[in-house]
Amino acid sequence: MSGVSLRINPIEESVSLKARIYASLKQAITEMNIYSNDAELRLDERELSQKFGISRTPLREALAQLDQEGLVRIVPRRGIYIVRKTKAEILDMITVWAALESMSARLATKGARDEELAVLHELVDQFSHDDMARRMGEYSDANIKFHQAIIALGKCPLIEEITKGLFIHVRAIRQRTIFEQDRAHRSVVDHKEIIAALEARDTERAERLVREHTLKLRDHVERHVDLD
Amino acid sequence: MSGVSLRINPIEESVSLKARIYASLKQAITEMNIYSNDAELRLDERELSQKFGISRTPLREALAQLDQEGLVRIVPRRGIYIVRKTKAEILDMITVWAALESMSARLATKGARDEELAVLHELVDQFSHDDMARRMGEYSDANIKFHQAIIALGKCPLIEEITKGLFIHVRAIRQRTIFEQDRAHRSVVDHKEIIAALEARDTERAERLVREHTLKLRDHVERHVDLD
DNA sequence: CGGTGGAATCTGGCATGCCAGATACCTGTT
DNA sequence: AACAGGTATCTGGCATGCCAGATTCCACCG
Repeated sequence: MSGVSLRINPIEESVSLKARIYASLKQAITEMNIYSNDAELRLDERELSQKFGISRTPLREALAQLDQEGLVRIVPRRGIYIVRKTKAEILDMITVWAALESMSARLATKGARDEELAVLHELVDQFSHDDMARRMGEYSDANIKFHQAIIALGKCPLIEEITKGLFIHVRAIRQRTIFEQDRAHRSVVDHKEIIAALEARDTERAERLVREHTLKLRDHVERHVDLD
Repeated sequence: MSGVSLRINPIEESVSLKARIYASLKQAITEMNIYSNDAELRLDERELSQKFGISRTPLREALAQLDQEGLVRIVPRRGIYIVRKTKAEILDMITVWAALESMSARLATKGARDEELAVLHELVDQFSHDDMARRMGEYSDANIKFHQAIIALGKCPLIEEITKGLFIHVRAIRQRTIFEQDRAHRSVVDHKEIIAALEARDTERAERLVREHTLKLRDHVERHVDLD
């Protein structure tokens, strides 16, 4: 046998137009600051299909999927609108998030190995220093990654899938969330306690800490974020 | 002003074909025993469109929605298949259900009025007698209604929506779940304890009881139900 | 000047037809 | 009889065009 194996190229798996349009639109909507006052929230089927250079059929299928997912709303004979979530809906999402992430923490205390838990340190320890004020943006990203990491450690694919959908919407209002330095500090403290509970395999405590931490965010949004 | 107001009939809001096809297919698939060995799991776009008397376009949109929802799987140039959930997926669903229902119980201890909690009694007390053996079928229905009632009392629409999607799949394997009389008895005992905790406004206990009760079902399915 | 009627236009819903990938079947060769 | 090659056929993806509900705008009338 030759030492040089045939390098098969990953066969250009021709993804359907629908799937590509869907991904493109989803990213565009997600990255758009829809809570800005001058945001254009109306979409036009024909205009978009021309912009993408395709017909309306696959575009419509992509839009229908976004509609079901709650990112846009298709109103018959009226138009297609990017949805702004109401405050109540955002709060509900955070509640679901709390329920699922705390369950993930519970599962992680039982099913994750020590090496796996170690990745959490990397996402928190870099912010132990007092340069946090200058790095609020980075912290915001690391914050989300920390929570996603806990969910991943629960090793329940369905929970990962559901929360991924929630993060999209919650991220959208993150820009409106005023991250006071004080809050960030307390957040880091919370995170360290959570890691400690996970490593100690203290199931009940890990669940409780995660739940309370997320519900704290819920309260914060409820009191200090103004939507609608 | 006249004391007799004009009684406007709710204008027959013509629902789109897509929506009607979707509902029809969903019900058909849900009610079908897809875990039977001789179940026909393949669908044909053209055949269905003829059977419904419509064109393929709205049918395709309905199928795409069912695909996203996980009820069917569309494979390009191969066919459309009704999906059988794997055992692992069913277990994951029950896990998510446990997380969300226990959160609902937590919320219910804080946000539900006493009169609202009272409805739970009706769903359980009728099975206190010892004629349960003959009424396993009814019990199975009342069981699901009990859990849905708790979720409703949590008053979080998003949780209701997510769990409604889960129930569809979990119900499908209910037929394969052997409800031994013993299990049903213990289930009723659990339910009564849950009601008591809710009425006592004991948040932590209510959450724990609901979670443990549902995870008990998870263990039962894991050990005694054979899929795949 | 205000209000009404209607026509032009905009928008999503749906039907129809063609296309390419994939499969199944059939035929001819060895 | 076994296999290779090609062809008919099946299936979902996509383009195109028409339709009806809804809106907008303007002319006409009181």
